Amino acid sequence: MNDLTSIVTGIVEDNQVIRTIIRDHLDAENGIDCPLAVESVEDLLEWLADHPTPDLLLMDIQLPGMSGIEGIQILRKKYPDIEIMMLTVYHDSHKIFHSLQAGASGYLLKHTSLEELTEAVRTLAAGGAPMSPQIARKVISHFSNQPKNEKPDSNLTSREQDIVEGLVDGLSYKLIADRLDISIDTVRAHIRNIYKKLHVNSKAEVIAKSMRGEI
Amino acid sequence: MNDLTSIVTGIVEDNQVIRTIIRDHLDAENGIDCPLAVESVEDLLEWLADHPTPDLLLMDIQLPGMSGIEGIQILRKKYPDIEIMMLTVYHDSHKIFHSLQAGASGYLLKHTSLEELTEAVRTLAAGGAPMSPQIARKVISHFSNQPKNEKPDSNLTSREQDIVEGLVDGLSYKLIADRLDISIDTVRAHIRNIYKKLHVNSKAEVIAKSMRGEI
DNA sequence: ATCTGTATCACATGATTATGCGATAGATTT
DNA sequence: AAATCTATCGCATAATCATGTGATACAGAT
Repeated sequence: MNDLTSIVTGIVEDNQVIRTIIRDHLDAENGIDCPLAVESVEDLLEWLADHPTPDLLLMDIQLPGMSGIEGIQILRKKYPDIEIMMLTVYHDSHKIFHSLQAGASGYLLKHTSLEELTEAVRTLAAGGAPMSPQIARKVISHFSNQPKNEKPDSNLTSREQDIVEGLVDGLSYKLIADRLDISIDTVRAHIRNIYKKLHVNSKAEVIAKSMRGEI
Repeated sequence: MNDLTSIVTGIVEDNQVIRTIIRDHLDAENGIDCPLAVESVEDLLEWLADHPTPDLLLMDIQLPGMSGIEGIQILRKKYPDIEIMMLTVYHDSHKIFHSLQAGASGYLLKHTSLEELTEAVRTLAAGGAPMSPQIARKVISHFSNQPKNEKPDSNLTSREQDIVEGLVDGLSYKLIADRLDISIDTVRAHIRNIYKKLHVNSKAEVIAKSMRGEI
């Protein structure tokens, strides 16, 4: 974020009316600036070349010239810090899936109200992923079909695996204790047992083993 | 849905206080019934055996006996029409993914307000997938295999990479110093720089990052 | 009925790690 | 020539970790 008070956004949308309405609305909003409103990815790249990089972009999929999805891929490489939110009429799984895979962090439908849009901008800036529940449902359903990765039988109990997860997430004993709502001494006790079972004697080894899929 | 006016829900949660609060709140809500509130998957299955099937279930992950995730898998087979929403303290990716893969359609954190919970129940009953934006973000980032195919772009010097190798091998500072034939204080100095460059502050995070291919 | 494993907690101590504030010296860039 | 980056080293201190030696409680297995 460019400063502590303003989220700098941009919009890429070929419909001039929609573009202007959204831009004006965001610009009027407290803590949101929208200095960028263009009708194509090409224009966007030109603009980015000699302006400060915005925090996030609203982008249509269907655009004159390069498509929004192609645009995402280019942006991810050249400006990896820009958050991208799709704002489109398409609600089919393929478009959603490709957008997210390309690197979009949010997906809204155009019938979203301006208030919800503002909310989504703030959510995205805060590290969330704005999505309507219907979109979320489609995303999730893709998930459940995915092949499940088999786990090589670990002799670890499920509680011990909770601990290992905490370690892999880089947490201290204290934070693991907080997460699991147990005392730090209990965490120690579990870790001692884990070390015995895995024949290691440091967090580092457990993490490495775990990430190699050996747990 | 059992009739046109009421969403029939159930809750599986081992903490009696939380269970009762949520159950009472939902039950008091217009258009929502919550006749089912048990503390384990085992009790749930027993209840389901001689009661009408509810529309949706709120379920904890950490439960006495069978875990919530195991519970989902069983429910999906025996009662495929029940929508399942996880309600848990865990916000780590593993738990989220396993839940969704097992067949949950929503994932909320326990700090969610009762109002939001009610809203989520309605959303789920309407075919949506309730998820907090932070959870959504994790789901989405799992989707995007963007960071994989790109160059890791390690800003680390080759000496710093030597150090990282040592860390990944589970070595202590002392052993890394021995291996590289430098003093332990030099190891410290390098590690300090590595932490700055990677924006982390523990061995554990460096190892995890490295093994994820992000270095 | 006893044993074994799991999960929980406590106290203690030495080892290791994280971090701050230095410093020197060569190589590269500007 | 000055500035920057890299690699090296030192000292100090607080936090975290590894480990030992306990204990209680419950559940399942023998």
